[in-house]
Amino acid sequence: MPKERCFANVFAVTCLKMTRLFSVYCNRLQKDMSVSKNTRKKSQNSITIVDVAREAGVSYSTVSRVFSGFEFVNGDTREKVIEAANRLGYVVNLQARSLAGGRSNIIGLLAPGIDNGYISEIVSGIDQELARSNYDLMLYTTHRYAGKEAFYVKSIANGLVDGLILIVPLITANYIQALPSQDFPYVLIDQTDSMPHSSSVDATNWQGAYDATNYLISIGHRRIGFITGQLQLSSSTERLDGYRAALQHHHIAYDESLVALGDYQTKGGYAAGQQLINLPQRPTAIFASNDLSAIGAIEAARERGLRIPNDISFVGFDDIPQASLAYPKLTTVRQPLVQIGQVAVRLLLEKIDDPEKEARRVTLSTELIIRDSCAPPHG
Amino acid sequence: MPKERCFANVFAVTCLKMTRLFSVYCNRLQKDMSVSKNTRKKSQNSITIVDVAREAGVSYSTVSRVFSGFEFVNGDTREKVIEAANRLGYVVNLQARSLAGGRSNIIGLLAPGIDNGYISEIVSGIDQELARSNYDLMLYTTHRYAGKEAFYVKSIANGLVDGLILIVPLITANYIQALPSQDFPYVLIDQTDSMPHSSSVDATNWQGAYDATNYLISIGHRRIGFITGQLQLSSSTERLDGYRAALQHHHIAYDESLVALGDYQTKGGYAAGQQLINLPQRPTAIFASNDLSAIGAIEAARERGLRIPNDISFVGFDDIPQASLAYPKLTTVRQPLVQIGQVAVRLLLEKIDDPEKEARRVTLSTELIIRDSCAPPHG
DNA sequence: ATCGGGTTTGCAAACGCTTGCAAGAATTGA
DNA sequence: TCAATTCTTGCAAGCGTTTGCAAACCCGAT
Repeated sequence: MPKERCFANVFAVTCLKMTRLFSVYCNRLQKDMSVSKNTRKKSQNSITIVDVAREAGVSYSTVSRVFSGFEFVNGDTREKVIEAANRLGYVVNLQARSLAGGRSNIIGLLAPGIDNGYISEIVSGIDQELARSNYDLMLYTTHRYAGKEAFYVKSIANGLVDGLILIVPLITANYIQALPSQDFPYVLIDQTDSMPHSSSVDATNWQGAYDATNYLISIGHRRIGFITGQLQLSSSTERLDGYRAALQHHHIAYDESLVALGDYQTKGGYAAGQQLINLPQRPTAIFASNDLSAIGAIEAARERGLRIPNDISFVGFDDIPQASLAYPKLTTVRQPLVQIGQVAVRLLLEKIDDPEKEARRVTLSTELIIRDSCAPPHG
Repeated sequence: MPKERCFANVFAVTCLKMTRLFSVYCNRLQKDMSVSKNTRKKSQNSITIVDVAREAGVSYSTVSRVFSGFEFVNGDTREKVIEAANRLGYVVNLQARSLAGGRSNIIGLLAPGIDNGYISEIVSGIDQELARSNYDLMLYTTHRYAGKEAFYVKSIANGLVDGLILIVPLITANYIQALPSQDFPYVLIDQTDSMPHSSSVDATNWQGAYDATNYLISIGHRRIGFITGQLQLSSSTERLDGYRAALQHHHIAYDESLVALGDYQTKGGYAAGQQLINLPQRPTAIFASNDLSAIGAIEAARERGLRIPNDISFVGFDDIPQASLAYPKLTTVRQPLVQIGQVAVRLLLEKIDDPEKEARRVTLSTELIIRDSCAPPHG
């Protein structure tokens, strides 16, 4: 009997191996594609608290305490442990820690993508602040998960990260609802619509747009075109409102034909720019809802043979790095992007440290940066 | 004796307390900064395989098998399990999985920062390819860890990630040596110097520079300035070599004064540009080692009152998004950045699937993109 | 029916760490 | 000096998975 079983088993295993390759393709569930001589064991040589404990001559719980918190540990013991750890090159295993209930010291960032000056500036801020607090960053891009937000967020928030930062979430509610618990820490940046109990960070969009428009008016413009962002975003409508308010304040009639739909992208700005420039009575200045749109619109103007700013002026919004690299250097409304990222992290860490903490909304102020893309109309 | 010991201890403890705040900063080991009334418990309501197992009426190992591998599972059982999992909203806990020896399905990306068109394009490529393979991304920025690479990498690679991609690592060896095991999977992008047994991805730097220089010569330029990158990077010296080779090929003497040191940044490019422009015999064209430098140099030229391309021509390298947004649109050598990212991921996943796999080096080809920043010298 | 083979399933032991509990040590106050 | 405290330390029980091993099962062939 033993002998037969052996044979059986050997055969079974062989079969198993042979059919694995095939079953990989058949199986509809997400799974591990590995087949071959993959050594499943994680590197053996990894040093654990047990090793450190042995080296230091204490129990492993003591080692854990030294590394994970402020529990009482005798100074000498602590020294001994740290020394032993250094000697051995010990590094905590984050998975184990967070499995066991501790923190992972990782926060998740959910963004549409980072190939965009606006977002990468914010990410820089986040990164800086995180580094200061000994946290790491997990980057999740959303663009291709339309419709699966719930599942997506669930798997993100399921253990791995201590908190989440959402940048420009188009369908905020979908995300929020998927969070594993009522008070899972998260912060919104540039949210769609103000969620009542959410922490969030944004900038004075209305005021910024008002200032920019006001500036154009002050140097003599009366026909001022406006290029919107994606209108689902509240930043976008706020900017539009600011623009209208400034016009109204100066008793300039609001002319709907001067408002062109954009999408916060260069292409959309280009199209909107064309539309405005081709107007029978062309505007003398165009205020775009963000720098990318402005750059697109400028291109449209240039193609039409217009000189900037002599023939037509432009103002952008955001002050992404490209704004000052563009030619002519773009006059724009600066959002403190890096700072926005930093503040978001601070709010988030606050909330992680104390889940009871009330949600807060922080609005940072914008600033008009005057560069070379504006001039009074017609000489 | 006891008494002395007491004193000693009291003193030790006091010292300890007083120095804690300080030690937080000093301590090289990462630790949890939290103090307060932090409820350490993770959300209770999380669904585990055990719940799914109960719901489906099978054992938890079966559930595990359904979600993690190709072990034999009866079709019906599988269905039942999946259904139960969906009903309950089960999501695998990555920490537990990877602790238990499975994969984390996370790869780490080590980059100097992402606030830079070059890198964020590559990251986009990485992201795309990773999404396709069901992997997630952990982002580590390096700039502030000078001198601690070893510790840093160790903590990264210790369990959490299945593999690592290093972008432009200035001190590659330091990183590589810190990897937890001889064959921990990693891929280099744009490495410093070719590490013998490393997988890496790069572009035809030499050829690209040769082509660009050749192009300038072909439209009539003879005095061609060159702005270098950081010379530690092999990409940088390769480009310089390509430039020299093209000159030589056309029997143009290499003039050291026409080579200015840059650093791949706009500022450095600006300074180098000034230096070249102020030369007693000004070059009629400048080839910058990357687009950012070119943009900086263009600014320097413009400040000097030169018209581009009429008075002086410029060529860049990389073709980052800004290159086509700049004015005039920059003629440049395109690197397939997105593709570089994608290939890196593919190499990495290959290696993860089969650690025995030989390291490979992939070199993608560059392409000269002619736009508006070049013209024949002097009309 | 019964047997032998492969196929499914379940059990239990990790993985490395945190933390409640309790015992031991040191300190304090009387 | 002794009890009452306050510190320290160790033990052991998880955390949610994976996976080797072994028992149970199913099926066709005898």
